[in-house]
Amino acid sequence: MASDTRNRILSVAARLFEANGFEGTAVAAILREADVNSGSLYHFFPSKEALLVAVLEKYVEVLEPALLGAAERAADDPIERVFALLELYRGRLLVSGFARGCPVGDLSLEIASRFPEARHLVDAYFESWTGRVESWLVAAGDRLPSGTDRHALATHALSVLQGAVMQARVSTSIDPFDDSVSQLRLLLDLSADETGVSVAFRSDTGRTPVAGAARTRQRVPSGAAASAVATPGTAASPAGEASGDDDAWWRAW
Amino acid sequence: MASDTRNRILSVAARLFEANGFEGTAVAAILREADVNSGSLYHFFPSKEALLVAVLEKYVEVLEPALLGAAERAADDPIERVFALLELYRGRLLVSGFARGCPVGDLSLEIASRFPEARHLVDAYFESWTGRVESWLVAAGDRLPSGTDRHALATHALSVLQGAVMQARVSTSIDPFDDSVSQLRLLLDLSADETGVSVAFRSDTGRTPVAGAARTRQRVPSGAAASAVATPGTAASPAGEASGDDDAWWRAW
DNA sequence: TCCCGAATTGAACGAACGCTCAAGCTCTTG
DNA sequence: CAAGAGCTTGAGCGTTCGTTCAATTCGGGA
Repeated sequence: MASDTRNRILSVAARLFEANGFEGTAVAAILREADVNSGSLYHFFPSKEALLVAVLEKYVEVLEPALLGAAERAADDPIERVFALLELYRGRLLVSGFARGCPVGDLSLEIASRFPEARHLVDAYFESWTGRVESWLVAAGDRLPSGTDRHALATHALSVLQGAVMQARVSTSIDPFDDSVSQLRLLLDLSADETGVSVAFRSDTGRTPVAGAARTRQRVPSGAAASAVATPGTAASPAGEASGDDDAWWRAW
Repeated sequence: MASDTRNRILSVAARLFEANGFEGTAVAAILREADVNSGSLYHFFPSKEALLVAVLEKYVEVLEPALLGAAERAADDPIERVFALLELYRGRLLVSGFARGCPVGDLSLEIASRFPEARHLVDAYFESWTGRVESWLVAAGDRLPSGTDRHALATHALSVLQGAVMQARVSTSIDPFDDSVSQLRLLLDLSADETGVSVAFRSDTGRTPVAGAARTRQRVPSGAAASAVATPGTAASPAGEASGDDDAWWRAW
C-alpha cells in the first residue's frame, strides 16, 4: 500500500543518514535497502533534501513519545527524569556498539551551515528537548536553590548529552559518557546541598550509572553490539528489519 | 615551492571540510580554491581520505600551540585556564557568524563510523584536550574537594564545550553556549565551596561571560559575522586569504 | 652544462551521483 | 464495468564524482 512505501523510505533513509551522514548516503542505497524504485521515492519526495527534511520532521514528531514520554514513565521524580532521559541515549549507544547516538545531533553539524530549513528543524528539536527538561527542573521546586536558572541548566544538560555522545562514539567507550553525566549529577547534588530541603533524590539512590570510582574501563571492538542493556523494556527493536510502520519509529526512534 | 602547494591544499581542504563536511566537499572545489591541478593534489595525497587524515593530523599538531598554549598564556590561574580555553571557541563562533565551532568535533560525527583511521585521530585530539585540562585541575590542588575526579571533570568540560558549540551553531545564537558554560562555572564554584580554601577564582571575577541574569538574547542573521570579539588579540585572521604557511595555521587553526 | 627526480599540467576516464518520465499497474469510486 | 487518480516501474538522462597518467616544467647538484 501507499503510505507503507513512504514510511519504509523514511525509515531506511533515517537509518542510513545516521550511519553515513547526509552527503555520505546515496539515493541509490536508500532505494536498494527500501526495495523501492526511484520513481516511487520521487513520487513522495521531490528531492533528496526534502527527504532529509521529512526525516527530521519525523524525529521532531517522535521525540515526545519515544524519549520525553518514556523518561517520564521511567521515573516519577522530576530530577530523576533528567537522568532517565540520558539513560535512554546511553542504552542506545551500548546496543548499537557506539554507532548510534543522537541522530539529530549527529546530523546537525553536517547540515547546520548548508540547509537552513533543516537547521531550523534541528533547532526545534533541541528546543523541545530543553523545554521539557526545564519543566522538570521547575517541578523540582525548592529542591533547587531559588536563584537557579532552570533554562540555562536544561541547556547545559543537552550540551552534556551531545558532547558525551560524541566522545563515546569517537572513543567507542561508554566511559566518557558516564564521566560527563556523573558531573552533571554532581552539579545537581551540590545545588541541592545549598537548599535546606529533602535530599531524597541524591545520587546514592544508584539510579544513574556513575563511573569514576571503579574504573573498569574498556573499549568495544567497534561495530559489535555491547551486552549491557540500560532500560530492559526500551532496548532493542524486535528483529532489525525496518518495518516502516509508526510503531517501529517509536521503538527505534 | 613544493611544500607551499601542499600546505595550501591542506589549508583549503580544512576550511572546506569544516564548512561543508567531508562528503560535502568536492575534490574539484579544493582544486579550484587552492588554485592547483588534480595531479598536484594526488602527488601529495594518494586519496581524498588520505587528505582528510592529513588535515586531522594537522589539527592534532596545532592543538597545543593554538589552543592549549594560548589558554595558558591568557590565564595564570589553573581553573581560569579552563574558561580561557572555552573563551577561544566562543570567539571563534562569534567572528565566524556561528559557521565555525570546533573543526574536529564538527567532523567527528560524520566520520566516526566510516573511517577508522580518522576516528582514532579525533580520539587523540580529544585525549590531548582533556589531558591538558585535567592537568590544570590537578594544579588547582586543594581548591577542589579532595575526592574530585579530575579526569571525569575534564571529560565533562569537553562534553560541555562540544554540546555548547553544537547548540550555538544550530540556533545561530551564543546564548546556549553561555548558558552551558555558566553551569560548568557553577559546578566549579559549588565544588570550591565544599573546601575551606581561598575562593579567589570565583565567578564574580567576571572573566567568563555568563548569561542568565541579563537576558539580552538575540540571534544573528546566519552568515553575517558578529561584532563582539572575545579575546582581542586572538580574534580574526589578518585578511581571509588562506596563505598556506604554518603561521596561518596557528592563527586560524 | 647536463641531468634527474620532484613538481605540475590538464585532458580524460569510468563510476556513481541525483533525478526524470513515459508507460504500466492497481486500487477506489460511481 | 468504466474511469481515473494514485502509485510503481526501470531505463536512461546529464552532471559531477574521485582518480589517473603521459607529457611537461622546474630547480639544484655534478
